Amino acid sequence: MTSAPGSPGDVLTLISAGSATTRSDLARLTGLARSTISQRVDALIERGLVSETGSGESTGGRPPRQLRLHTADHAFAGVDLGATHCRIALMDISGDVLAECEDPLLIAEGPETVLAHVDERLDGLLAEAGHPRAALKAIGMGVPGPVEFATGRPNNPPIMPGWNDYPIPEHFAGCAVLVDNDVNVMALGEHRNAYPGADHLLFVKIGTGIGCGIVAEGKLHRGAQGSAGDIGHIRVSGHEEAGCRCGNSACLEAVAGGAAVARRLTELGTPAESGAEVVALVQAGNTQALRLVREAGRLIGEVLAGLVNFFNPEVIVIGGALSRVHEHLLAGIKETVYRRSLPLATHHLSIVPSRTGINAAALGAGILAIENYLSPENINRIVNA
Amino acid sequence: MTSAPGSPGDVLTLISAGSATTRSDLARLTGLARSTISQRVDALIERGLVSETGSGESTGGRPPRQLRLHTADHAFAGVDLGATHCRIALMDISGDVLAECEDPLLIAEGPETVLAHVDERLDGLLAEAGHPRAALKAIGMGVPGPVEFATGRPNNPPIMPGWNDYPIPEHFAGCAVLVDNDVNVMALGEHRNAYPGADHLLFVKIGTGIGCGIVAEGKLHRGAQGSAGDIGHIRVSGHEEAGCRCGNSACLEAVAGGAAVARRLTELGTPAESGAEVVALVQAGNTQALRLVREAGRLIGEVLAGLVNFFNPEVIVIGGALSRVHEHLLAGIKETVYRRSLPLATHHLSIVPSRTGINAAALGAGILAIENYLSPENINRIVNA
DNA sequence: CTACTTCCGCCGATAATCAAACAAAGATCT
DNA sequence: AGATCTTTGTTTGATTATCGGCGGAAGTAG
Repeated sequence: MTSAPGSPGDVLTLISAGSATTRSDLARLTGLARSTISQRVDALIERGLVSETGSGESTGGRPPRQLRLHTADHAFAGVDLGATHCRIALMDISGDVLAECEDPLLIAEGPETVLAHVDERLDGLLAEAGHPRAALKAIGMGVPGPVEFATGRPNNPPIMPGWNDYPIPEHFAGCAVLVDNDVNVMALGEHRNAYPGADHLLFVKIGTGIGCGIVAEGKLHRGAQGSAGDIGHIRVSGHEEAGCRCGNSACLEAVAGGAAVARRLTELGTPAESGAEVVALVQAGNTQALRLVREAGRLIGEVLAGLVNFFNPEVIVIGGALSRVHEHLLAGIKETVYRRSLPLATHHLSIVPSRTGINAAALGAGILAIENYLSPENINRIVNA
Repeated sequence: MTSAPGSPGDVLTLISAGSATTRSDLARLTGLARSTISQRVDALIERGLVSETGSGESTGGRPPRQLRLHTADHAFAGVDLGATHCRIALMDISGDVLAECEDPLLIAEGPETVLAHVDERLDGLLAEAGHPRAALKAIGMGVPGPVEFATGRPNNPPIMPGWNDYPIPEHFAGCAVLVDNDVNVMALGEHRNAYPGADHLLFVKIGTGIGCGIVAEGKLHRGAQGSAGDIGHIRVSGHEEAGCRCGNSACLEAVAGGAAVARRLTELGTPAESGAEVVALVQAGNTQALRLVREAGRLIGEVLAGLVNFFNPEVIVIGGALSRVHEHLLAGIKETVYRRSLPLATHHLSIVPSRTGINAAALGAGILAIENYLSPENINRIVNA
């Protein structure tokens, strides 16, 4: 055959995606002979990548043996490094969480300190899950700043002093390390877990700052310099007075980020220090906080309306700290987007709160690691070794 | 081998892209044995897809025989339908223009009339180039409105009365027809002709309206509903008074499009009816027109600055009627983009005028047709037939 | 003119894939 | 319950694709 989509890696991809759970499925989907598929599957089983899990339902004949990813013997880590925290999820190859942990950790302490902490926690989680260190096949990591994805080096990150150009993967020997911006891994996690069928998705994180992860054709769009999605410094109209830390004025982040809302609330007589405190006030029923959050939603919506026209996504997911009061935030966002975007683009557009919640980044980072390990090229390499 | 990138279609893709011009090149690039490559190339030659064109330079031994796409026996058409014109380029398989034509033609006359006209012109061009009708393998078409690309049906196009949901491909029997938005095909043409190495490119067309074609990872991004790139209705700050035909106000198109500039110029006492007249005034040295064009550039730049932060392109190409005075337009655009976008995103960003000029759309449409024909799947189908 | 290099086609050996026969395991019919 | 049917999975010999080496072709370098 010519464009045969049937290498061992492709077979495993189909199993992994859930598109095929039996040998017959695989034969049908790939167009290869049943015997060839059996041989491929045997190779994958021998390598410990696939296992048989009993029989399925008969459809009138012999019941097929079910195939699944072999969850033992492999472990993957998703690491979420924030400005002040570190969350790690240890996952098996199918993406289920085996163990997780969360600590306060200042990223400003620099790469050596922080990564040593991560390493220690990884050992703990592996022990907890009963895996030897060698079982850890890949690590995904989300960091709060721009990263050159190909090399895993932070690229002039504003809030990660000491990390610029630091080669993070070299800190972990013997296992692949994928480093990306935190919003990107959140977008990936949300897409894979909640909207796997959507071709184009935006994940908007509204915390202290505002960022956006872009999934185009099912893959992360990182842009030419890996800085795509940095929507926090897009200009919004009518707020020329708001100065931003980036040096410009009227940036989205400077008028609708968690810090900005807290500041405006303070100016109006209700003291608030951070986005978290704003959330608490809203949850306590403070109408002024509520009004400001809704107004922030409108401003974010103004920017998103433009991006909807430009990018035409299928789903926009709202996440981050402020999304914990998403009813009010979403109301403002939707109101503006549906008013300012073109009908063709909004007709099938969903704007929804994040489903993966607080662990979005760690889970997404783990998925990044798993998908890298399960890529056809890597699997073919393993099987042929 | 396992993930063998070496089907006949892939081999042809390498030849077509200019990545390989000899059998040795192909063997090196694909990793296949020289004998296998020879066999593949023979099959392609036999099918009339590739031809040998003399010997190349020797590097110390026998000189390699050069391989090229076989330009005879195949013809492709790129059709550019505008509101009031029809341009067609007849191209060979390598993208060279064999014949072209241009007529005034009102798209509002409806699909039957317009497509009959196209068909007639196609016969004329084929005759001019000495090709039988059967040589026409595929037609690419750019139209001034949104299109459902998969089916070639216009999707509620505002300025194409009678075309909504009309199945354009069915009008041309026996040959593949690819229909897309005009800005998309312009972006494709500019990318392939002038910036083939750029991963991410935006083509901004500034005419009566304003639109944008998006190339992401070398491929057109059309969005969920095929409406991506519709940036003409993104809001710009400080122009709430400007009403737009879309029903909103302060749309980019309503303040910086060719029609808008002409209107403002008229208000200032210099009568102008269209973008073309504005261009003429600028070229004649009218300082008021010049100032307004530059101001339009600033407004466009404001929107583009946001898109640069979001999408992080490598190249932004400015085309369309108003770009004929691109010095002034570009000055305004660059000024604002470099001021309002993040340094990381602008560091390696080029903002340049279109190189393909008036024929951008027809050429891009032809490339769309050729690439569809040269897709590995299609070539494998042909070779295995 | 003679070595040396590179390119290319031929050909037997090797490896991948297939199709068909066969065995297994359950459903269905009588 | 037993025979038959249906679907799954394995085995096997045949077919096909690919490889790697050999030799001729067509140049360069000394």
